[in-house]
Amino acid sequence: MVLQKRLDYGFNGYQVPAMPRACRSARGRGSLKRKVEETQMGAFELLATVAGKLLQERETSPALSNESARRTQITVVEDNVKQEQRDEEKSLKVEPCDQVSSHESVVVSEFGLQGHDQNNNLQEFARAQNNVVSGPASLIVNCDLSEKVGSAEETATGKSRSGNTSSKVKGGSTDNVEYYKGKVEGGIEKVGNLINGTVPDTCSSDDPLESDTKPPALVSSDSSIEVPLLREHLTCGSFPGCRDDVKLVSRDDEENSSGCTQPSTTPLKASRPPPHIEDRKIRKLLASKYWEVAPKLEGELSNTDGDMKPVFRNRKIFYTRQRSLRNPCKRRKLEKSSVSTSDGGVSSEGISSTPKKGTNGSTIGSGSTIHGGSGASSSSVAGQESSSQSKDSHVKLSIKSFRVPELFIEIPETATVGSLKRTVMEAVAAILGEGLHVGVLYQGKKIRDDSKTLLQTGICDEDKLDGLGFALEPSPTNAPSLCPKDPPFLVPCDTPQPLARYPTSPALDPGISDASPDPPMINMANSVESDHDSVPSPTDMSIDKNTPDSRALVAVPAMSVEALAVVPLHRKSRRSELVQRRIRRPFSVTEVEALVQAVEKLGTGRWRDVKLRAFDNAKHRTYVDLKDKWKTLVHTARISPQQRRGEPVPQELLDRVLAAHAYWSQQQAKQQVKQLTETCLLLNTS
DNA sequence: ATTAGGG
DNA sequence: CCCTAAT
Repeated sequence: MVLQKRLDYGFNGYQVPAMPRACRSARGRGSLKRKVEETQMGAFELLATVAGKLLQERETSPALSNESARRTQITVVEDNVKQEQRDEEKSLKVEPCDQVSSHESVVVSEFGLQGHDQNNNLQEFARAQNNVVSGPASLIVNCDLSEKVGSAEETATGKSRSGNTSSKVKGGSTDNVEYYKGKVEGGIEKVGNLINGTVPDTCSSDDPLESDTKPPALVSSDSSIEVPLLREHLTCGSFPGCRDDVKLVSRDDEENSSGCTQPSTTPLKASRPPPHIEDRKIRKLLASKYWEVAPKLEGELSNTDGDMKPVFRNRKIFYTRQRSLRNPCKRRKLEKSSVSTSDGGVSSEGISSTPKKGTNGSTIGSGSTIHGGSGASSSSVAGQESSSQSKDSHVKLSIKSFRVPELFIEIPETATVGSLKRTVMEAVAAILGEGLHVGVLYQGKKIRDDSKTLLQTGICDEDKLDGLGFALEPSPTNAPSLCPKDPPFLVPCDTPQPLARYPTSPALDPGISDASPDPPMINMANSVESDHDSVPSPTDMSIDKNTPDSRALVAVPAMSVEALAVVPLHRKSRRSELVQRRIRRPFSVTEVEALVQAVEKLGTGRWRDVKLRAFDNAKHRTYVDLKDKWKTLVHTARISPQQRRGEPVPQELLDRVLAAHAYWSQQQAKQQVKQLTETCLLLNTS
């Protein structure tokens, strides 16, 4: 193709729905920041699972792309009808596509306004499992006053990266993020954010519904809830060693990433990269200001270990929001002119005061977006709830939303909407992927000393919480200069000062395109092993079916930027078109156990049945996967233990593998013989 | 859609 | 895990 005209879109910021996260008592230093950060990560991850995926995959391989695309989609909405849509008028929103996955770490689920009721169950379920309280709109931070500001960051970061965080975050996802695009030219229009239902907390007050909805259990502790594994009784017959009463563990994660159902809304195809993609270039800029402030509201959740009691009502709020349609708000657009400039990353100005609390639920926030008016404000707010007095003296903060830093993308006019979506997604993912960290602003000042406690900084003072704001800022630490990305994609130049981050993003890009949500999953997997099992099968089942919409993503481990950086430019082009390779998800011992059981009973060659019997709930395990796994198990069983890699499989299981394999191979042979014999007989006869 | 195998 | 051929 020849030159294509390119359209540049400047996004002032994406608003990310706040993700409520339950925080455990963190005693460490800096827990506050971290918590916030962690939460965000979760949200981001949703949006951009990609980043995480990238990280994980980058080692592995070149191909990628689809999955991520599937999971998260970006929808382009044109509000105004002008035929020539002006760029300015378009709005994009990020929405999750897949089902919910719950895994350890961070889970984000979307609450769709779309309203499939079925989702509710799922979400609730997920929440219960995760102990997350989530409101679509807000992020809640509960910290010990004694904690130091810095610790939070560390915690969050570490956790997310490692993927093991116990706490989980959920956020609304579907519509969660919406931003409107600003104009490209120097000025950038700000975008309103809205979150689907989330935002409008205003509505929150309705109690009745909410209360019903939420399960009490959720409320309780932060700690994770264990879900009973599902077991099926199998009747065995064939394989000698098999007992009928044997139970198989049923699977695990259904939600996972891989098999995603596509979002109802947008067809996958749309998201797929059109051929031209390569051409498009994206420039992302990070504006200094990141997040917008939003009024907070929500109740907080607390989950402190100690007290569970009061929480309930708050929760209800969350639920309500999900879909309550009441709010028309969902999509309003706001326009703001904000210029983004760069502040350096964080601008304090943005802080808005929140309506502080008030009574719990009622709140406010009608337009979360609202604040934005100011422009690129960095953060938003925190509301708080009473805090100090409680025994623990915890400060509860509800962060309504963060605004994503401005970014620019450039894409050919000939590009498809789907590619635009993907491009934006990638850009978002890139930003998110980079190591953002949370900056804390209080009373107009940026608090840089992470060692101070909230008490020392005054953050525990309820009356002044309004002055508390958080901002996402590029991590100074990582800023790889590389721009591995394909040339086409990034064009760094544009970026204003804020670039600091930029570097990272590029790194992401490569991966990003393909990268997708999966990564997170993977992470989990490791830890998850048990997780699989734990996944509530029964519940799941119902849930899954019912709620296609919601999906959760697991937090992605932070990626090492380095790694990203490493990723080469070259692949990108192809990958964008290629389908992303599924994330690698090693079989857990539990899964192996289930597989062995099923094969003992059903034999080899009936993978479909094996799948149904033992992995019906594990959507990411296809019969082909099971067949392949069996193949590898047989191989593993035959090699010396020293040569085995990965999570060790109990010898006992391997022995069973060999036994079953031998048995069924024999059976198969017999069958063949029999058939041949019969055939011959027939021939002879005739 | 499944199965079987090679890569 | 992916890809394919053959069912």
